Amino acid sequence: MAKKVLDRRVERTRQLLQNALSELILEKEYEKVTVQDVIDRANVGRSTFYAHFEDKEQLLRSGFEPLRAQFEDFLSGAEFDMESPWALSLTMFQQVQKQKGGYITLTHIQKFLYGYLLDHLKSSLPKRNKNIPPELLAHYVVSSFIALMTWWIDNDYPCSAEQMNKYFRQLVEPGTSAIMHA
Amino acid sequence: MAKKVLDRRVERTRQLLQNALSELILEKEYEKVTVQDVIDRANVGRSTFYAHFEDKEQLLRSGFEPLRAQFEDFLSGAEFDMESPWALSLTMFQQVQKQKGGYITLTHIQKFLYGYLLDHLKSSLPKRNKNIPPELLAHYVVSSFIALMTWWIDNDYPCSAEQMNKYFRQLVEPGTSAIMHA
DNA sequence: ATGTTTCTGAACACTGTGTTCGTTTACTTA
DNA sequence: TAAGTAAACGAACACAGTGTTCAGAAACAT
Repeated sequence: MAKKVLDRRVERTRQLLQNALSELILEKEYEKVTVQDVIDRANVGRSTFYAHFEDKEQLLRSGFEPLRAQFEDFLSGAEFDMESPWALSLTMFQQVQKQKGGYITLTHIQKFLYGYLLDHLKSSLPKRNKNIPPELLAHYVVSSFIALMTWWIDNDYPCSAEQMNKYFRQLVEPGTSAIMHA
Repeated sequence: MAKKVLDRRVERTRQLLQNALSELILEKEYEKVTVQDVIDRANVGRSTFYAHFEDKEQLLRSGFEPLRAQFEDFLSGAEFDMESPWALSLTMFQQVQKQKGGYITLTHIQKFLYGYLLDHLKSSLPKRNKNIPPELLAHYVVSSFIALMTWWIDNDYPCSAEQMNKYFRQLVEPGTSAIMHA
């Protein structure tokens, strides 16, 4: 069994680094943020950074953890039916909105959410369909969802999570249900 | 008037560099391809590279030029009607398929096509709509298109351009027309 | 054949990465 | 609260990649 309580310093350092990265991502694109930038902003020694994370990417990934946990929670507490894709998307919109101002950024979502959603959707879709390849359908649905999420965050949450979910469903459901049962 | 005929050496060098980059992109992700990799593959001196292009990004952009020209051609020779989004997408699928094995890669499309398509679509869409923000609609349509294009190329063109366009239309049209005239 | 343009290749300064290690600081718990 | 442990610090280092410069060689147009 793993040690549950971390040293305060560890907690503190990791949070400083995550916050620093998230701040910097809002100021310039992720690719242009250097490890040097992050440790300067966080006021943390260079060697300390590398004691906690292999690289910038892993630091970013660690910040995605809370949202990933929410995602897993949702999945474990629900069986699949026709409504569940829209319930899942609503949950995602709401979780993102709830932590607005927290350290989850668009970069986190764009880099890590796709994989989780795709895996889930592929496994809950019929394996074969004469009208469209199921992997294409799954890819389309997830990409559309992330496209809407991207617009929403890029434009600084111009409407509610519920409204966004409505848009998502109105745009995507007609085409997908039509092509699946054509 | 600009000089029309370029020195053979210039033509040769630029093409070597474009081809080298496109080859390398197929072997590893664009971000991990270095200028060093490119000039080694192209057998071109370091200073020659920088005599032609400011950086890797500009070399990539130069490779997108032919597709961009096709795009502009299409636009100049057509007025807008209800069919034109699907005609445009069909043209794009066909152009990409035609140059399969050429030097336009998925990276080119993902990095440069979005902007062009979005500008075009936004200007040919009603400015106001009570059901959905027009910019969201445009963003969704373009993102979906690029999502399908991405799947198509990633999976090495598993079906025809015409078939892809059919999928695109079947998936996207029902939702968009429904939400616009609801 | 000549004058011009381009390519070459080596050198250089610079920025960023990731590691190492001896020292200092802060935390835990007995 | 003192002692022992764990973490943070920071300076140094090797390395990889960027972008520039310039003198000389090669290829080009006419």
